[in-house]
Amino acid sequence: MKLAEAKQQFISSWGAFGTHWGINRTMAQIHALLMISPDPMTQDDLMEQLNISRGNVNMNIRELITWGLVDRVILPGERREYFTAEKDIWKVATQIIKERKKRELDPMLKLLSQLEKIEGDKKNKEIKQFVDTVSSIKKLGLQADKTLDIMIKADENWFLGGLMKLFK
Amino acid sequence: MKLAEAKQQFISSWGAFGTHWGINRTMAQIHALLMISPDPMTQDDLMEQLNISRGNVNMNIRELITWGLVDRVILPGERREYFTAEKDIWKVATQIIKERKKRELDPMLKLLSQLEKIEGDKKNKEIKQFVDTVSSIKKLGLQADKTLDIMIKADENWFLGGLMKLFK
DNA sequence: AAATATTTTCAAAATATTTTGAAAGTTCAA
DNA sequence: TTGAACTTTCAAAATATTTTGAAAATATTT
Repeated sequence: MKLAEAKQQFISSWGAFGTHWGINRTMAQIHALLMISPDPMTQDDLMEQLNISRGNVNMNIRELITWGLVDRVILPGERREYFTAEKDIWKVATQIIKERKKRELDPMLKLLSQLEKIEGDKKNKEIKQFVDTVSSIKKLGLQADKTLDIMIKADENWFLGGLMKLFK
Repeated sequence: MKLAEAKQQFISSWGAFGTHWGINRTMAQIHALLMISPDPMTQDDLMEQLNISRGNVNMNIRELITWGLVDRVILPGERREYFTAEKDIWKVATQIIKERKKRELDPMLKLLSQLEKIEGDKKNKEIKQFVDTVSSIKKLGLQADKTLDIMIKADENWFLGGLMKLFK
């Protein structure tokens, strides 16, 4: 397989996968292209290589920046803005985990805590099942929260090398 | 807060969260309702309580069954089918992990392996960045794959109790 | 086997999301 | 300050996804 074809496949698949984890297709494609590009790119480069409009590039780049996955770069002597993606995949992963935790897990835990405090007779079958479900989800969520915090703090080496030894 | 209101909140939030992890809003709402219901329910119960059409219930129930999150139940002496959700939240989590791994991670790893075998001079900057990116993603993916397999095999108690002790 | 109850299917409608592109906004060099 | 280069915005258009509901299929009872 040639580079050009492989690039296309990578970009298009990363786009498809992105939709499964909270990032839209185009955002993920831009991210993919920037990750495999050794040099920073302009909005025009992205428009051309991905065949998408200027507005689309602009919106999604901005979103990628708020996710902490892409950085604005000013090249000396250049007027236009350039963009570059974090190349260290471990940092990419922890960044995504961090964002999703903030956007999804944290609010969910907050809600579950409220729902646990429901009024009524705990002997009642309906109420019991509700409280049991909510609190077991909360318990699992808190656990996940802690585990993810540890992962976020850990460095790549520890995860890739050390964790697995613990796990046999 | 009263049960009825809490139920509504739980169902609507679970629906919203579902969309973030590969399950659509209605599917997640059906799942939520079945999880907090002590007794199995019919399609008509679901239609009524969630205000959705028969076809919608049917399609999403079927999908929940293929995800292994809901079971068909035949009550003795009853003609209609009833549905019930797995109540053990650890089993729910491992089931979801298992499915997503199969649908997302496994195909991604397969693709990345192919993309690594790209033709061309590894000294070339473009090619080097591409291969580096692809193989580091693959490395992380393989690691995640192993870790998830271990989680899937482990039982709840081990995860909730034991894992955290290892992690300090 | 006919009538009835229940489930499934799927094309069309409704809804939601994404994309476009032109206009408005900004920055910077002359 | 002007104007060219570049960036941002956002309403409308295009696309994609979800939902409906009535008809077809299937299962059960009489």
